Amino acid sequence: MKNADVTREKLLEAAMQAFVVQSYSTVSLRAIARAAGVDVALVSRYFGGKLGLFKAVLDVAFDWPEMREGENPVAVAIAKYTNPDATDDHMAVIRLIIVNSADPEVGEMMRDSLRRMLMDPMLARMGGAQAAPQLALFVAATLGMAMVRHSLKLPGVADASPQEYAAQLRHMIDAALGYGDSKVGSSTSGAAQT
Amino acid sequence: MKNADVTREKLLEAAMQAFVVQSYSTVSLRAIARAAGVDVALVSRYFGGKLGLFKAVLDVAFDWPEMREGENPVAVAIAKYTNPDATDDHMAVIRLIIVNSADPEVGEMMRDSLRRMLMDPMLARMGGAQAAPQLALFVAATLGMAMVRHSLKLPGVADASPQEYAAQLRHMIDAALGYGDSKVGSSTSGAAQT
DNA sequence: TCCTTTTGTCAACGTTTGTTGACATGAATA
DNA sequence: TATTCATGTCAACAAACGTTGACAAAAGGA
Repeated sequence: MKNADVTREKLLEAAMQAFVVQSYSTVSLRAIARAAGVDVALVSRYFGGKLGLFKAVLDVAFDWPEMREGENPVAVAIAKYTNPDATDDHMAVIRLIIVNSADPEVGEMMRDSLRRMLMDPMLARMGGAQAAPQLALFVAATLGMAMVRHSLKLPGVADASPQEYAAQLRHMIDAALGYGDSKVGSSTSGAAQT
Repeated sequence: MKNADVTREKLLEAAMQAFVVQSYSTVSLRAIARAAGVDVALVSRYFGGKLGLFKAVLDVAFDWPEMREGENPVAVAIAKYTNPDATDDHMAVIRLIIVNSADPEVGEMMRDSLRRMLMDPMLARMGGAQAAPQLALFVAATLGMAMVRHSLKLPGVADASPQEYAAQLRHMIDAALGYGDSKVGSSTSGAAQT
């Protein structure tokens, strides 16, 4: 059976799984092709090269359908990352950022995509004078917690149950969204809903 | 002039600066040697190879003299990272971790060193039933904030003054160290001092 | 069935990587 | 001064990388 769309999809999926674990520069095209069960040369044919494949992965991971609807993206993000049943798929954006943000070839491009496709729209819908630092602290909490749990594997967080971890993450997010407010101890939904 | 110690030091310094910006696998030995003004072959002579050079960098960065004295290491870490006058040198450990934790060649080794040389001693001196998650959340806050400020450069944190940033970081650290406590709104020094 | 287009396979290319060994040059000792 | 050891220089190596072009095989239309 020959089907270009299937091949493209297999490559894209293998690339997604790879770029979420290792950075762009350290992952070889041959390894991705092997995981996809496809010849290396087809990457150049279908994606124009390694960089094109990475951009395609970025487009998929950074495109949040929830962003186009009426909901508050920050509330969506909170629900997403504090969900105890979060799949690997949900963690894709976070792990992509953690792993690739220091990459010499695609780091800057990826950071720009992050700002343009996710941060700016979120910021636009947030109110209050402290919106910018609050959103940034929210990102810091989400990234930091994911790093400690999945990468560094520190005891107390790495060995926590999904429910425990959700509580820990929510605790830090609450602190982030409460930054600069006169009130003390704001709730999760308090600063997130429209 | 020929002096092996000077050469070793120049290589070590260039390597430190390099591995703090790019991951182990993406930095070439030739680039480090060029920055040090030294021939590439001398890396193998003085450090036994690329891996030996990286381990030497790790030994320097992860060796905190404050850890051997009587002070509480967590309090030391807090003072270090909330200091508005923090030098690049102070940030070395954090940036090393952020940049290299996903590296396929040295990631696991570096994470082990982190746990053994810094986390375990800190944990041993912390009291309370929630010490492990509190320390892990502290690390998450510190790493996440550094990432947002220096790597992702998100507005609200990246453009903050050193004093503002110190306040933001302290806010998140307070939340981390207050996790699981019945009290609400603990102060920085409250959970950190002996 | 014949022809054209799409899709997959394979080998080769030019670079860059870390490492090694031979050789030259400096400093130190007798 | 002559010898010895430490230090620095240089060229070459095998391996792995992304990319390309020629060719084979399958699929679709006439």
